[in-house]
Amino acid sequence: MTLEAEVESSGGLVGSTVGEITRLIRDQDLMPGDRLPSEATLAKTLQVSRTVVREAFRSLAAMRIIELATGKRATVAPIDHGPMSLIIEHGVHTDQISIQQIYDVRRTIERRIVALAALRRSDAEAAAIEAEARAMRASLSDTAALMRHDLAFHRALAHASKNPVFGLLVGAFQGITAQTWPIGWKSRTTPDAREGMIANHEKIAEAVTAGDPEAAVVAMGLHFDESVRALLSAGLT
Amino acid sequence: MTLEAEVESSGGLVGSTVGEITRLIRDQDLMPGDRLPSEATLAKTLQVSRTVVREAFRSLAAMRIIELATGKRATVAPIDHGPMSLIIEHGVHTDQISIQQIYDVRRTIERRIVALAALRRSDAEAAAIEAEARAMRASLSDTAALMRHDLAFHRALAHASKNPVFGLLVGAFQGITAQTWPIGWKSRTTPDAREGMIANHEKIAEAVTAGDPEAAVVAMGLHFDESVRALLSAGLT
DNA sequence: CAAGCAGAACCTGTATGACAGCTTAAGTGA
DNA sequence: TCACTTAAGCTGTCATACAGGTTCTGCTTG
Repeated sequence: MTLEAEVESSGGLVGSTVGEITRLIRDQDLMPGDRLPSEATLAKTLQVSRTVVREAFRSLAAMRIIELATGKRATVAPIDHGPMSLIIEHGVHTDQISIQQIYDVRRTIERRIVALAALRRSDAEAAAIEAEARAMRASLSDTAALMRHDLAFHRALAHASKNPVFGLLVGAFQGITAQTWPIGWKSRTTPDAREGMIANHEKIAEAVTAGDPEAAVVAMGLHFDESVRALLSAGLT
Repeated sequence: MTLEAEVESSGGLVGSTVGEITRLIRDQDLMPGDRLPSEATLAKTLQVSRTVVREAFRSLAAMRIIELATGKRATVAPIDHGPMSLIIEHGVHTDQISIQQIYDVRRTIERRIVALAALRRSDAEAAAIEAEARAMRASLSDTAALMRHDLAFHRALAHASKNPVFGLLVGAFQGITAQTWPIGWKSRTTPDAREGMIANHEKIAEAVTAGDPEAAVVAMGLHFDESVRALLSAGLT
């Protein structure tokens, strides 16, 4: 059975209504921002109660396939990493995924991202990446700000890769990363360790700005090696 | 604003109820299979109507964070790639993601997967991988079966990598892959091209069985190079 | 005639009540 | 003690109601 068929058949009326709505989006080639029929219209068309249509809408809204807003009609949504982030956080909190496994995947993905970024970045993107690295150094004493700039640094790289799927995945991992980042930071007890972590980011930024994918990949690899070491030394499995 | 806070605050009562329920899962350390309070109980506890609780449940069920079933209480769900698959399919159908971009990400991920699989596979897993490769050759004339075994081959590799996040991502991409696979197959018009595609899979399987990560990575890279070539020659952007 | 404004029509968010059908737990009887 | 029956609990769907936000229409005014 295909995935869609599974979703459609299971869950009864709501599930099949979800299928009908997604089919409607696809068949009519609706693009992000386009409006869907009203709940009442769909209820009449599909011969179900408004309750069922609403629950189907909620399901699609949870995956950010559509967007809901009071008074307005539902619209097709631009792709968003929010739901993926929640799914992964759930996997970690229920011990189905370990932080180390997350980092191995991130390392794999971000090494590719940084290579693409080095090849494709615009000057403005290079500047944005460097700016985040500088902001990190400037925030050495403000942990919260430091983390924010660290995350933004990686997002900026993903953006410069010009492949939105990488942006999606980086975003998907940032939810759980934000929850574990302080652990790694606390485990870097010496000024040297903390300085080195900042320096790693600067090296990555330099390589991207220089348009040197090999150097960028190496620097990103070292960055993750160091990060995993820090997390392990903090006792994370 | 954090991701969770965003989800909680937006969407009004339902959004905040989703937040309350996820907090409940986390605070009580509920594991997959554990039962949640009934809709009525939650409605009373959180001081909202059953309608709101139901819509919150639907939202969580859409992300497969919980599972719903008639008559039974909602349970915490094991992590599943279904929602991610739908999200990505939506991104492709609305022209926010191209197939080529998907393949670049898959290539990146699966080259790592195959390296891990070569290092970590059990004998049973190696046998399963080889079996799918053989099944592909046996299905040369049955396109549907051939595709099924191709997808299963890649799932088996992800499983052998012993990192569930890779399994999650491979699953997330298989929905859209299944929809575009026939395009690539049709573009392989000569028997040689089709034979070569099968042979690529066999080479990957051999390297994994031999425990040779370098050879496995190279073979997987060639497989994706060839696949992307096939898709491009079919006119896919 | 154009621009802005007011009101009507439409739409969503939430609540309540009802009932069918399924599941679980309690209790009963052998 | 165990199997069975029954009652209680739970979910799925429907209908209805209404508050409050949005959109469109048409009118008023400059």
